[in-house]
Amino acid sequence: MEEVLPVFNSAVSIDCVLFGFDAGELKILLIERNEEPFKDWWALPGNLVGEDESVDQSASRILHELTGLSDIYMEQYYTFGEVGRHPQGRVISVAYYAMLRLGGDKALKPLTSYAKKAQWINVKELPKLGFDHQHIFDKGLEKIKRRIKHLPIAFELLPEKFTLTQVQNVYELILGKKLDKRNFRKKMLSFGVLKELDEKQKGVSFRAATLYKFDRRKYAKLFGKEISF
Amino acid sequence: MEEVLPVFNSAVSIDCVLFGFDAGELKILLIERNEEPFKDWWALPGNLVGEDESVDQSASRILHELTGLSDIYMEQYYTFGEVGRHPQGRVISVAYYAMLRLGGDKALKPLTSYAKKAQWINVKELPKLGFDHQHIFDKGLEKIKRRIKHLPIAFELLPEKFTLTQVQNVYELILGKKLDKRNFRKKMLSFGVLKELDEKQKGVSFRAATLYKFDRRKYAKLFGKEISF
DNA sequence: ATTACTTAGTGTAAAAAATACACACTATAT
DNA sequence: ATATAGTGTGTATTTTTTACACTAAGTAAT
Repeated sequence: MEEVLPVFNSAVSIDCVLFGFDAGELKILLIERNEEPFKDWWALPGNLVGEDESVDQSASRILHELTGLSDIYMEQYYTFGEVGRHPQGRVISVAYYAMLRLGGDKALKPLTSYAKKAQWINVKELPKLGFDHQHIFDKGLEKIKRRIKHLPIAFELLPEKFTLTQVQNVYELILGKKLDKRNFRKKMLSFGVLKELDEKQKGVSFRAATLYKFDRRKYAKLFGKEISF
Repeated sequence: MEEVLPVFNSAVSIDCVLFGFDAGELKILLIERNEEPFKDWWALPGNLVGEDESVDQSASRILHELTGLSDIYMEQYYTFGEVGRHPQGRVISVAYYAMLRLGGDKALKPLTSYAKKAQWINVKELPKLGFDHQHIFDKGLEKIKRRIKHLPIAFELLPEKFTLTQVQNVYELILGKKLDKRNFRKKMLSFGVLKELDEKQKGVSFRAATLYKFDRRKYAKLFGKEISF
C-alpha cells in the first residue's frame, strides 16, 4: 500500500467540559471509565476524533455516545498537546466546553460500553480524574469565568424561566465571589436581554420572585461588550 | 507488530501567524512553498508536529526551520479540524500567533527545502494563500484585536525604545481605525508600564519625540484589565 | 535670520459607567 | 398576630470615557 501524505502522526481526541447548574450547585459532567487506562476512574467525556468528521462534529458525537446528550452547542477552547499526557501513546486532545441547564429530566445514559455511567458532579466535590483532565477542567473553568464577564451567557445554565436571584447565584458560583444585589440587577436588566414575565416563582415559603426569560434576538446584538460587576 | 492503542487517526500540524510592525506597516510572515500541494504558493509557516514533541515545542521548531527565527513566544489560539482542509488527507492544524518587532536586522532564511523563502508581507497586500490559510489568518487577526484591547501588548511589535506615536500607529493598524491622540496617550501612560527616557527620537526632520521603554515588571501585574479607547 | 513645514505635546468639560450602601415589602408557616 | 426569609428598590459619589483644538519645538529651505 502506498503511503499517503501527509502521514498520520498522532491520535487526536476530544474532551468535553460541560457545566451545569442545579439546586444551587455548579456541576460538571463526568463519566466513569470502563476501559483501560484509568478503568473505573472518573474522567471528562472524551474519545478519538473520527477520520471523516470535523473536530466539531466529533465533539458532538462523542458527547452523545458517552452521555446520551445531544444538541448541545459546545465551543472549542484549547488543544492539549503535551507528549506524556496519555500513558499509551501520543494523543493530542482538543477541548470543548458548554454551559447547560439541568432539569433533572434528561437521564444520562452512555450508548457505548466505554463508559459505565455518566453523572453530574458538584465542582466543589470533584473526584480525582484520569489523564490530565483536572488540568483541562481548570482551564475550562478559567475560560467560562472570562466568558461570563464578556457576555451575559449564564442563562444557558438556567431553566427557561428564572429569577434574577438565580442568575446572580450562577454568577457568584462561577466567579467565586459575592456580588451586590442592586448593582447586579441594574446591570443585568440594562443589557435588555431579559423579558419580565407576568408570573411568579412557585412553591417557595416566602415572597415569590418575579420570573424572567431570556430574549435570544436581543442577545445576538450584544457581542463584543464587556460586563463588569 | 502489535497495534498500539490509541491508534493514530490524523496528521497534526502547526500553523504560525506572526505579526510584525515595520516602517508604519503591519506585516505578516509568509513562506513560499517548495513542495506539493500548493507548490510555489504563499502560505503560513507550518508543518507536521513531531511525535516526540509537545505541540508548543513543535511550533517553535517549525517556525525556526521554515524561517530561521527562534526564541519567539507564540500563543496557541485555535485548532482547525475540518475534514477537507488539506487536499491530500486528514490534517488537523493547531494555530499559533505571535507579535514581533522587526528590526530589518534578522534575515529570514529557511533551513529546509520545504520553503523557498520566508518574507514579511504587508497585511494590506496579502497574496492568495494555500490551504485554508486565509481563514486561519483572519481568525488570528481577530484574536490580536481582542488581545490588544485587553492588554497593552503592542510593545512586542516595537523596538526597545519607541515613541507614543509609534504605539498609537500600531494600535490603529491592528484595530483598523483612528484613535484620539490625547485620549490614547492619557490612557496608555495611565497603565504605568511605560518608562519615559531622557532621550529623543533621532534623524527626523521635525520636532523629535520623547522615547519610552516598556517596563515588564509592572506589565505583569496588569493581567485581567480591559482597555478601551 | 526669517519663514514654512511637520510632528510633538498638552487640558478641560461633559457624559457615562461603576461602586457603595440599607431598609421596607410580601408571601408563607406557625 | 407574629416570626421568618427572601424580594425589590434609589441615590450620591467616584471613576472612566469621550469629545475636542491649539501652541511648542525642531528642521529645512530661502
